[in-house]
Amino acid sequence: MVEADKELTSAVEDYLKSVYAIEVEGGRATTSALAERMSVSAPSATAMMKRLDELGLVERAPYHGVTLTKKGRLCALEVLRHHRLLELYLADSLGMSLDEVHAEADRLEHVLSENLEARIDAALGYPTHDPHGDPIPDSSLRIPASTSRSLVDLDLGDTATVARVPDGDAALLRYLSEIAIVPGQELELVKAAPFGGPLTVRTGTGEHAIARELAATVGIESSLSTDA
Amino acid sequence: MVEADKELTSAVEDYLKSVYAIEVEGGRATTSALAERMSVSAPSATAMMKRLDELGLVERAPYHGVTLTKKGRLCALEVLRHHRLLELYLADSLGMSLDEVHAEADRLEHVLSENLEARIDAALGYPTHDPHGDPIPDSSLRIPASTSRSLVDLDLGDTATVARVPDGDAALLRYLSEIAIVPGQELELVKAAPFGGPLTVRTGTGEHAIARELAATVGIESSLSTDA
DNA sequence: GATGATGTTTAGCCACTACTAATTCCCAAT
DNA sequence: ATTGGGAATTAGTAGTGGCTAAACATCATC
Repeated sequence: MVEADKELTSAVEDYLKSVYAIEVEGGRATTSALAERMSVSAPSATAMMKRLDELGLVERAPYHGVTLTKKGRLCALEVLRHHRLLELYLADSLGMSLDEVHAEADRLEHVLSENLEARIDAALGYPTHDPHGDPIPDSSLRIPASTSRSLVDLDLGDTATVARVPDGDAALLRYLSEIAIVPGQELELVKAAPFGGPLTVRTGTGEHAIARELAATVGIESSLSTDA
Repeated sequence: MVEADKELTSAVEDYLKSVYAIEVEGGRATTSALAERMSVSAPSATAMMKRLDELGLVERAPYHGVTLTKKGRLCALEVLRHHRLLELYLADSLGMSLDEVHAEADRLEHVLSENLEARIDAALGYPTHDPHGDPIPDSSLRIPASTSRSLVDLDLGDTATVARVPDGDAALLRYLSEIAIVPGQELELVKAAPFGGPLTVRTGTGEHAIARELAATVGIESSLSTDA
């Protein structure tokens, strides 16, 4: 804690988000992985990782990628909290659709004051999950464990409730919304093609075949209580 | 219309706001006026005015200041619309106080999509004035004429309704709120010290003497109809 | 009409964030 | 143990937006 917390630029925050996301997915945050995710060239990613290292936000091993420091992880979680609170607020309070909220939140997240963050949090009743089903870090930046089961874990005939859909791809989210695969909706696995083929699910809008890789990104929880 | 509308940076938008504000106040947008208002050095202001000129946003006469082009005025009005819609939304829908909304809106205004702007506009019922009483440009960027009478135009014993308070100075707004000089409140002029001295007004919280220069920035309208 | 105060611009600099081209490193395969 | 290919880094450049110091216009005053 030698230095006071300086304001981070939007670019720094965006890179931190990417490093965090890669770590959560279990990968090592390499230059190429970062560059890919941020849609920048490899040298740009290298330069930024040097800066993050100097800022004490990551631990950098040249040629071997970076890992978040405690400080870096907290900054990433703060931005993630902003992002997910905003997504939920835009969806619930302003009626934006699932596929629109991500891009908007991506810009707003960097200019949200702590004051406004707290007001939004309160207005939403201190929510724990965003509209895609992803967990929202609380005000102490603790984050609930996310659902571990996905659509591919269902057996034929099983029913479940959608708990999470992947964020960030607007076209994909529009498609999933069309076929009623959105958090809270019930569905049933009715067919599973062999050899890694598509899964067919029955939703409120009928039966739909979706690729197995896509199904793996759809989180579910058991439809335990249909009753109150 | 040679070039497509490129995205303007936040800095460009901020300078446009300042040029607009200076023009509305009837002044010429000189380098020093801009530098003062933006809290930057004179050379920084000169450099930016060159850029705005190249972008076709202002007409620049070296050593004599700039004037907004039609395109520049529309950009300024667009940002102003964002700013004032946000101020009203933050105050009305999220309970922020009059002195807090300006700083927050100053950051959010640059990252508001047209989609979100429209949703906020609708949620507020297509308002015409922000919480400080300043007019909000409509979706075609037409702006209602603002109140022309101020507190200094009152005669002794007159009552009026506060229509506008100056935006941007949080400490001043906290003070005005304390003494109940906020848009919508009634007041009466009870004393006017000679030789440009302070005016004393009776508000909901008692009698308060305020400097004549401050009084000149408080817009009023006649309290015509106290009845329904 | 010359002059000097004031305001404006130029010159040269720095930080941030991106890029391409060229180089260097690492590791796996021979 | 060497080598080749892919990944990462360095080198050099560009645009944005800020700064100080120095040079230059403008205009009111004499």
